[in-house]
Amino acid sequence: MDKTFNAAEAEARIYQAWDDAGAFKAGANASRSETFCIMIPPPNVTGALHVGHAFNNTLQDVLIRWHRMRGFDTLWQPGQDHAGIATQLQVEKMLMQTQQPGRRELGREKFLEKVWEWKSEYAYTIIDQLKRLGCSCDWSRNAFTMAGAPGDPRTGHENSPNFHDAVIKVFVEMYNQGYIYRGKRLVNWDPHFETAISDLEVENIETPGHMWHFKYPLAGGETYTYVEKDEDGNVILEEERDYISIATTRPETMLGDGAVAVHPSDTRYAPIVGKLCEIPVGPKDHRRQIPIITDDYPDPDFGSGAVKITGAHDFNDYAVAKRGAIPCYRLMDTRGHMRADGRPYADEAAAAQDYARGTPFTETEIDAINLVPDHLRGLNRFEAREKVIEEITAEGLAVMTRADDPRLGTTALKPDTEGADKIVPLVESKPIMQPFGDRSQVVIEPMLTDQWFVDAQKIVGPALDAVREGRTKIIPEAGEKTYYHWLENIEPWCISRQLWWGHQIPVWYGLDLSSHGFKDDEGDGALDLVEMSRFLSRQHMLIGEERHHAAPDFDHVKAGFQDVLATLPTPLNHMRIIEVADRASAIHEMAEGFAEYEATRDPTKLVYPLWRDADVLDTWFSSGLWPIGTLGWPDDTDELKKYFPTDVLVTGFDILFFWVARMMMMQLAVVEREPFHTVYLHQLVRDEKGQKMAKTRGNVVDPLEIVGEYGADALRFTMAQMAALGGVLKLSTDRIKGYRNFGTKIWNAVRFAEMNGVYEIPAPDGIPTPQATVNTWIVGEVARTRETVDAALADYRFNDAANALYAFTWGKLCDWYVEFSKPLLQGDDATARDETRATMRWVIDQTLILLHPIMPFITEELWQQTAKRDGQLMLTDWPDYGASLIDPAADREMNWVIALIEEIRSARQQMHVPAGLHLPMLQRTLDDAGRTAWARNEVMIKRLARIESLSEADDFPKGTITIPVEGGEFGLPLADIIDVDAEKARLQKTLDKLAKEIGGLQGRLNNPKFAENAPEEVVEEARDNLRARQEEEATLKSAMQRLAELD
RNA sequence: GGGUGAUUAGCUCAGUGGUAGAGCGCUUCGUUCACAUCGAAGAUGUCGGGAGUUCAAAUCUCUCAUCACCCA
Repeated sequence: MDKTFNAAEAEARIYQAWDDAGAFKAGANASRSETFCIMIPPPNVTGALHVGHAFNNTLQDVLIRWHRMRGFDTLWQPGQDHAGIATQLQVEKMLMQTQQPGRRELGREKFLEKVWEWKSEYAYTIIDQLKRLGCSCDWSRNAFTMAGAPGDPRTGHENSPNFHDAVIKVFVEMYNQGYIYRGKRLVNWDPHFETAISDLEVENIETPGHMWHFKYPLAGGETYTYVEKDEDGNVILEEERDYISIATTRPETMLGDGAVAVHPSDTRYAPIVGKLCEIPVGPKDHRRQIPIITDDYPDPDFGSGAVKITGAHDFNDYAVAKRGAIPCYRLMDTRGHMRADGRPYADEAAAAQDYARGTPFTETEIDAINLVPDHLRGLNRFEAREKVIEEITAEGLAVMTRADDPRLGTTALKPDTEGADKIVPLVESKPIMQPFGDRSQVVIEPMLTDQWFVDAQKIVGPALDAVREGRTKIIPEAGEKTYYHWLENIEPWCISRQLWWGHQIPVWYGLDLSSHGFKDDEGDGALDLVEMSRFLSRQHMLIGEERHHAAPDFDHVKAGFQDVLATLPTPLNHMRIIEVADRASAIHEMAEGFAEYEATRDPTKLVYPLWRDADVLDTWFSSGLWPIGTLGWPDDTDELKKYFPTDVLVTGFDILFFWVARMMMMQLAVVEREPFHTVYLHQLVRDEKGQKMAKTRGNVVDPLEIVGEYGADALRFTMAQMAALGGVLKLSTDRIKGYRNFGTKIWNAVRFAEMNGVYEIPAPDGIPTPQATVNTWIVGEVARTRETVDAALADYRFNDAANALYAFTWGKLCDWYVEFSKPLLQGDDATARDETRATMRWVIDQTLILLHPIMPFITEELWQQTAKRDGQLMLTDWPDYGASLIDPAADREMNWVIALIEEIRSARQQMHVPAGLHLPMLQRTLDDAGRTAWARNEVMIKRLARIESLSEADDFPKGTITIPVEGGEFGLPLADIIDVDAEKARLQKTLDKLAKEIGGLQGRLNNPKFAENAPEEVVEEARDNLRARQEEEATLKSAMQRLAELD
């Protein structure tokens, strides 16, 4: 054998051998009926393996390999997520770099072809990387969240169930059950990609910002007495005002204000609540007036205590607007530019003013109004902000202050410096939290748009109950609290995205011809031009007032539109339903049809066009179906029957809401079962200083580099060892190196065994029952370790499992058993030699088995290299022996031997005895157990402690070093070389320690309440402990006395 | 502002009521006989501060401080 394991050479070869043997396949090594199934959290097709994946997948693989070896019918289901926005971005980048036509130039269909091509080429990257880690997924089942969608060439996910059909089916069903609706709500809008994005894709980052203070004049020149008091109620300011002052970080949104809100308890503004004030921007002649209302949202202590309410562009304001029925005016277009559509500002402002005065309105009508003044239209939001500030300040409506006002923040001048008394606009410079798109890096705009939503409140109940009632357990427990908190306050889930790559929403729209008072003027059942043109009038066909139905495809959706047609007169009620590209084409086609009918009176010319929603579904909607979708639902497949519900989900804390909670809700809504019984949540993997890994920080650790340098096993062991429940994960290369060394240690223990003929004898049949205490002892230690490892893994305490294996393998097997075995293996007693060979062979095999889930490569290699085996270690059965193999007498004896050796070694080193020198040793008192233990292990003790001989003595000669052991006392006569002071110091140190322990124990035992209240075994243990400590103390004290005689 | 968690050896972290452990690092010694990716020995802690419950607290409760994350 080589001196070390060559991971770089072996790993790929071993992985291939597993694959060739079909070891990854679902059900490999199954010997019992229980199943064990884990769904991989599907990595993005755009993804490359980072340490988070490495950690996450190592834990899954440990669980999977452990169960597979235990005979469970095991499936680790792999697959990938189509990652809408990330993939679309990646492909667009590729098109640009290769100087191909861009997305819009190509058009939707051609672009999607490019995406599929790209996916076929690059999606395998991360799968190959997971293989390098050793992940034992059933790759033949690799699934894809877009499998089966139009254009799917089926490369890389050849056997994936048809995910597309499953997603569409669920959408249609939830739509028909009323769980999905279309609505106008505020969403996170990415102006760069021009799509709604999820909360997860928004990063709130603290950035330097400003807060401006402006005056909103009261309508009609009204005034009130503004009174400000300090904490004790003393008046500190009293003045007449004709305005209310507000503070804002986003002045450009003032154009869309619907109200000014103050807290109901705020006495400063009580006199003017219910009155109107004027928005101080826009053409003077058309200033809009808005009401001053009360709401709990404004914080009286923050800014002026008054908040402007812009419902269409701020999440808090939106909530206030909803509560107070305040109109939400949208100011921007999809690119984040000020709107340029609609009528001239004067007309729009007048319309808005009517609504403010009480004219009833609908959301659609409000949305059609463009309140951007003509000269600001088309500007981007930041340019518009500058203009608005400029104009208000020029008009004298900015709140002013001295240049040394500390509220100005970083721009404030120092008091009493030159210019400190200058009056300047109050613009606070301070950090503000701003939302950024994590991919676009532009400021996210809260935007009121038409989107599809899942009415999460309607389906959240079962998901909450499942965890509350323990059918699904979230560990660590803190995750459950977070889960409840989020689900109990759940908001509608926006599932539409304005992208091309994804599952296109299976909804078709048709113009609503029935809802706006069709009138057959003549009552003749026939249509004339006047009547028909009314259908097409723009006022009656506002965007957002279409009829819609969902169905898996166009043919199935037609029937739904009978509800529109049936209300119409002949021949309109027999219009032919056709599919067109979009709304504009629909109006055009319908008008054409009318015109042809008018000319020909041929009713077959009349068409009713439908167009499909252009948007796609949020990626999380499809990954929400991951557990059933990957198993072939809606088909009642064998896999679905067998493996669903699955067992454990291992995933990051950060996607508890986005993915875990949604899988719970969706699986419960669709198949009415919890998708898994346990959710294991872990933290983000950080660098060794605890910082998030980020390219910009330059602290990203590439797991593949680690695999290359230290081997996959070292990385895996490190990951397992870090995985304390709920712990912070800090990855340090020193640790990885340490576990690489651990691998070498095992390797060399096996190498030792091989060199000593352990594999030359036939494999022992079953568990060995040896004669030599040391062999009996190590068998017990193996059993103990197996129990510890199983208990730890059953509780998802991967760190305990890893540490127990490390402590056994290095601390017991290598440090002691291998050393103890040397005299036996190399001695003359053939029986003892063969027994030891057989025992060691068994012990090492067991060690390899127990280590295999965490370190699969090196253990498999050792398994194969040492002997001819029936099969691979990966598919070897896991043992189930336990504490009955522990022989307490052997345990006691070996612990006595180890303690003696350690005592001797310690004394030798501290007395500076040359390391190679073999010493004679004396024995003064020793009980029977001690004598037996000595007799049986004499050779080992002498060898490991470098003792030449042992002789009995009634008294130790002067200058003897005392070695106390349980039941007796040994001595090393070192008169020639003894350093009396050093020995005194050594003894004194031990005595001090003993005195402290004895003091504590006596203190407890002397307290009568201790004996009364503490459990019997605790009291007993304390007594035994005290007795042993006192015995040792006595021995050492007499040794001290003898030492004193030397002086 | 709200929520959750953390604070233990020089560093990174375990430790669910019985007087504290691991790995790394550090100091000293040691290479023919599995392994220097090694062995042997050693030093290192008022378990963040304070109060309480208990016979007994790193562990349970309260409080303060600091830090981290999530949500606003």
